[in-house]
Amino acid sequence: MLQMLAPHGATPPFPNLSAPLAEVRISQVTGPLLPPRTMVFREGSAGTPQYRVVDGCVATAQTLSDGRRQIIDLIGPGRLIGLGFGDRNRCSAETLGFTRLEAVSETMAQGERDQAFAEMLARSQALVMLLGRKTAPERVASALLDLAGQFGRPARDKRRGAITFHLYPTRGDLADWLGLTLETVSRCLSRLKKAGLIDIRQGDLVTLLDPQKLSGIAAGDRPLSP
Amino acid sequence: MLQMLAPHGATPPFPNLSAPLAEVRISQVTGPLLPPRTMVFREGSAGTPQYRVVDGCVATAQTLSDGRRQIIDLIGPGRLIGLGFGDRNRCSAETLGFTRLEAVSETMAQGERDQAFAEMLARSQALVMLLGRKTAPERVASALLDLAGQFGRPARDKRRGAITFHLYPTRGDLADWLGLTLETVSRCLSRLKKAGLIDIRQGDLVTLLDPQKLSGIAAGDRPLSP
DNA sequence: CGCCCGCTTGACACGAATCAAAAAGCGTGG
DNA sequence: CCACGCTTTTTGATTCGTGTCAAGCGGGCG
Repeated sequence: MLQMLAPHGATPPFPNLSAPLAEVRISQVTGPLLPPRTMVFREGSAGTPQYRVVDGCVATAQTLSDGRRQIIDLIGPGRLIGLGFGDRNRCSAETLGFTRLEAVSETMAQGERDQAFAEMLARSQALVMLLGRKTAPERVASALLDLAGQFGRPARDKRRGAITFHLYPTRGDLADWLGLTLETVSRCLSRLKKAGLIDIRQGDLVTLLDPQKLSGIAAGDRPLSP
Repeated sequence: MLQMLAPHGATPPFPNLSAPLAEVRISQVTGPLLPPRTMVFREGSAGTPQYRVVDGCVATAQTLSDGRRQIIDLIGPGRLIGLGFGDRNRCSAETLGFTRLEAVSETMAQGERDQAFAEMLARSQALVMLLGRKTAPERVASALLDLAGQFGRPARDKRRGAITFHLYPTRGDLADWLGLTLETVSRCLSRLKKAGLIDIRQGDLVTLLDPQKLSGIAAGDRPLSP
């Protein structure tokens, strides 16, 4: 039921919750800190555990038989994973950084469920538009804005509207999310840096210096200089 | 509220239902036959009318500011449109052939709603995988199988497993669904024809001659000869 | 310190887009 | 019934954006 696999198949992170009927007030139990690259559940596995991300980042993904991977969503604090996956998970879920999860009771209020479903659907459909019709720079700009919304510090930069956030996904993760290759993502980030729209320090601390212009690029209204 | 536009801006198809409070047992009223290319609702419009497709085909789509269009889903008999679009529609919906709709009451049983949501999510996520990681021939093969599932006649061909269905979307519609161009879709269909996997008669009657092999191509397990 | 892993950058290849034109449908009307 | 004009589809030639392959670079961690 609770099937979590540490990076290389170690012990489950919530061992005490594996016992049957241990779900009393389970929704308020806060789990331990999961290390990066922990499989929360695997594509095709039975059962649909549901969690809320308290802190950190989780990626849900599907994989084709020949290994091509597509990240379906990147999920930050406050959002749910495992909703609507049916009795067999259609996605695997993996932590991208140190992450704290919180089990969520299966019975939610109808309004809450609908809200959560509608949000997931909206995000999925936005990703469809991105993958179907946007160019590589547009995709990367869109991704950065999405991540800023999910992980952006409320404390903003001195510059007008600048936002800083911790970049959980690697270039490879971004590529698998955006339907690109690692190299193309890297090139687009370099171009955005050169254009003065973003800044990346210490490898994973991103600052959007001009979210306005970035939105223009993301929407296809404004080209990005080569 | 009910805002339907005939192909070139004629009278609304459900004129009698436009009156306020006329929604008594509305869920069991079957509307008239809508002609092809009827806008059922527009992206960004207020209100979220919900319908069930009784017969025919509806496409939900989003459009970028510069006109790039992405079809989010093609919807056949039995399925719902308008669910989870919030108070402002995120999609426009348009009929692709003569189509009969049935209004659906806003209050569905929780299980029914969840079921519908889960199906839409699953389809959207499958489209994400298709757009992010599949090649053009794989996309076209996947699309044909999907359409066969939605529109395939229960009466199957004499050949083992062959399925025939009416192809509602044009090449352009398929392109906008699959993140390709009209020409690429046409070329892929030609290659599938030449490979003996499908047959197209009268322009819009498609027969899948070997769904098995087609599935192999759709999943990326088997290449398609040039 | 030095290995290792993730990232960047460059050269080239390839798949799909674009541009262009011919062919095939299809309804209309003679 | 066939000729006509329009739309959609098919096919071809070429271009362009990403993918692929291959080195370097750099920072973190043992």
